[in-house]
Amino acid sequence: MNVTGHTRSPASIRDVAAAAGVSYQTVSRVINGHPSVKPSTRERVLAAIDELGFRRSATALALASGRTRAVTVLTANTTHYGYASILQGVEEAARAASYAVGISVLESADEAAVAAEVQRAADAGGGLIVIAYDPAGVRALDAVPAEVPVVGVVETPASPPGENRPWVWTDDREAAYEATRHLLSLGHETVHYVAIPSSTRRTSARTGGWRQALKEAGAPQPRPVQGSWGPAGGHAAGRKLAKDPAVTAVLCGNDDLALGVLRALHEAGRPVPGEVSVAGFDDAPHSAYLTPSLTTVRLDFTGLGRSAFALLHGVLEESAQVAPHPVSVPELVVRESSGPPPS
Amino acid sequence: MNVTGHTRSPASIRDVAAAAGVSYQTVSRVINGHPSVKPSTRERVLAAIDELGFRRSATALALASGRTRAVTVLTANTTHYGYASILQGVEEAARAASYAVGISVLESADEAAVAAEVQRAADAGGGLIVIAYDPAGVRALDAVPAEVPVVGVVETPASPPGENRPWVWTDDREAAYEATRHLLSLGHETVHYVAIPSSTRRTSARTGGWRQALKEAGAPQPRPVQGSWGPAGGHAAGRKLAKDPAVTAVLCGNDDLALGVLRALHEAGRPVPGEVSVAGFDDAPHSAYLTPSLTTVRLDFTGLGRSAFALLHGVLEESAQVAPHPVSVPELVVRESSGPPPS
DNA sequence: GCTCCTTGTGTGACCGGTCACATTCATGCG
DNA sequence: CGCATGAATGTGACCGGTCACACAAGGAGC
Repeated sequence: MNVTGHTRSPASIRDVAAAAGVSYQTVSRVINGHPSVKPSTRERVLAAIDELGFRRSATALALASGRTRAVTVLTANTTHYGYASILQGVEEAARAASYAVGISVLESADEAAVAAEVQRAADAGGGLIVIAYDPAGVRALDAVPAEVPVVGVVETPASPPGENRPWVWTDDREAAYEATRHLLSLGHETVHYVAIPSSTRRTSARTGGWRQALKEAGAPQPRPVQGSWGPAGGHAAGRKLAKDPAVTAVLCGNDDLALGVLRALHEAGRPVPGEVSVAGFDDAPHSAYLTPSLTTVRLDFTGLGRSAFALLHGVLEESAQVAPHPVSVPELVVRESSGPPPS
Repeated sequence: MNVTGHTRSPASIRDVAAAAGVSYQTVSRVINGHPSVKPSTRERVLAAIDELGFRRSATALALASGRTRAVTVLTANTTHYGYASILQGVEEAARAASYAVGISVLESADEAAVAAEVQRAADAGGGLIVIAYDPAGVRALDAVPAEVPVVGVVETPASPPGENRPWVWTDDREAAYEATRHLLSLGHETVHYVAIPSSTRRTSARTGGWRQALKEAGAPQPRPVQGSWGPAGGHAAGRKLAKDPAVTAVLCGNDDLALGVLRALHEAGRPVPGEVSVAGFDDAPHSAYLTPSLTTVRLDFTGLGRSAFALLHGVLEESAQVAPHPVSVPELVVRESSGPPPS
C-alpha cells in the first residue's frame, strides 16, 4: 500500500530485507519462489514487498543472471500488413511469456548499414527474430553473429539461413500454386504474375509455385512482371498488362499490388472479372471490401509470429516447449475479382 | 580483428584494460570520450578494443548509470495505418538517437489489464510513449506512475492528460473541419459522419470539427453513426446510411471505415460520387488506388511519431533539443469519391 | 551420544559498467 | 625554491540483483 508516501528511488531487495528483518538473499528466494523458505518468513517478506512497492529491476536481473527475457524483431518494414501482423503475433506470444519486445527497422539494405543495425539489436541482449522476406532481412539474418540466438522468418524452407538455425515460414509456394490452379481451373489459358521484390537471387517461393502450376497444366509461362511492395508498383505493372489483350488472369505477390493492378485495369477500361481476373496474396483486411472484392490467399501471419517467438523461447530457455510446428495451411479465398475468361 | 579466435564471454572493460596495460577506468574514459586521456594511451586502448571485439554492455550501462537509452511505445494496435506509422516515426527518430525501441500492446481496455501492462512497460526502464487515441490508450496514459517519463500521443490538445505532461497531437479537429467544409462547398445540404470509437467520454476532436463546420454553415446536424476501426464497421454503418435517400455526403473517421462505406453504397446501388460523396481520414497508402479513389485528409503520422520521440528525448536528457513543435498541418486530398450532389 | 542429512537462513563475491575521490607527475608562478 | 594547479591515471565503492557456499537448528539412524 505504501502509505508512507515518497518512494524516492525504488526499493531494492536490501530495503525489503531490512523492512522484513531478513537477509537480502531470503528476499531473493521469496521472489523466485524458492521452496525452502519458512511460510511465516515468506509472509513477512511479501508484506514488506507490498508495503515498499518493490519491483525487481529487470536491468539488474539481466546483468546478474544473463537472462534477459527480451526479444528484438528485426524487419525492413512495420507498416505493410504482413510484416505488421507477424510483429503482432510475436508481441502476443512474448507478452504471454512475460518477455519484452524490441523492434529495429532496417532502413537500408546496404551491407554495412544492415550489419550495424544487427549489432545494435544484438547488443540489446535477448534473442533476435529476423523477418527475412526481403533483401535487407536476408542480409540481416546472415549478419547475425553465431553466438546470438536467432529465429528467421523466411520465405521458404528451401532457402535456409546459412548456418543451422531455426526458422519458420508460411508455405508460400503452395499458396501461389493453389491460387494459380484456381485461376486456371476457371478456364484461363495462362496466368500472369506481378512479383514482389525477391529476397533471394533465385526466384522466390511464390514465383516458384506459380510457375509449377503453369507447367503442370501445360500453360504458357509468361515472364513475371516486377512490382514493388505497394499499390503504386502494382499500378505501374497493371498498366503494362492492361495493354495486352491476351492477358485475362493476373496473380499478384500481395494484396496491395493487386489493388494497384485493379485500379490500372479500371483506368484502361478493362472490367474485372469480366475481361480480366485478378488474385492477390495475404488477405489484407481491406481486400474483402474492395470493389470488386479481391480473390486472395490467406496466410496466418500472426500465427507465424507466434511460432517464431515460441521457437526462440525454446532456444533461450531449456524449458524448451518447442511446440510442434503448427505450420498453418494457406487458404484460398475466392471473391469477386476472379471469374471465367471472356468467351 | 580478433584473430585470436574464440571470444567466449564477450570482453569487458577489464579485459580491454589488461590487454592495453591500463586501468579499467581509463578504458571507460576512452569509450566515453573523456578529454584527459593521453593520445598515445587512447590509441592503445582503442587498438585493444578493436582486437578483442569489445562492445559495451547496454545492461551494465543502464544499471550503473541509470541512463537506459530506450523508449517503449504503448499502443492498442500495431496494424492500423495510423498506429503503425506513428510507431515507424518513433523508431526512425529513436534509431537516429541510438535509442532502443520497445513495444507493448494493450490487448484489453480493462482497467487492471492496462495497469499491469503499463507497469511491465515502465519496468523496462527508459521512457514511455503512449498512443492515446482510444480508450485503452487513454487509460494507459492515466495509469503511468508520476515518476516515469512519458509523452502522450493524443487526439486533441483540448483534452490534456491528467497531469502536466508533454504530449503531441495532430490537429484532428481542424482536419475534420476542412473535410466537412469541402463537402459542404460542393453543394451538399449536410454531411453525415461515421465515427471511430472515441477516446474520451466527450465527443472526439474529429467529431467536434465536423460539427463545427456544419454549425457555421447552418446545416442540419445528423447524429454521428458509430463505427469501429476497420472496414467491417464502415460497411455496417454504410448499410444504414445507404437506406436513407437524403444522405448525399459522408465523412468517415478513417480510410478503412470509408472503404467499408464505399462498399456498402456500391452494394446498395448508390453510385459514388454520383449520388453520394464519401471522404475519409488519414490518407492510407491504398486510398489513392481505390475505385473510386478516396478523398481524404492526410495526416503526418510518421512526423508525429518523430516529434513524440524528440519530446521524450528532451525529457530524458537535459541536452534538451526540444525542437519547436513542428505540428504539421492536415492536408485535404481531393480525389474521385467526392463531388457535387445529384441535382 | 554422535554423525548425517535436511531445512532455513546468512555471507561474500560477482555481473560490467559508472562515479567520487586519491594519487602521481609535470608545470606555472610568486 | 616551494607550492598550488592541472593533466593523466588508478582505487574502491556502488547499481540491484544472482550464485556458490557456509552455517545453525532439528530430526533420523546407528
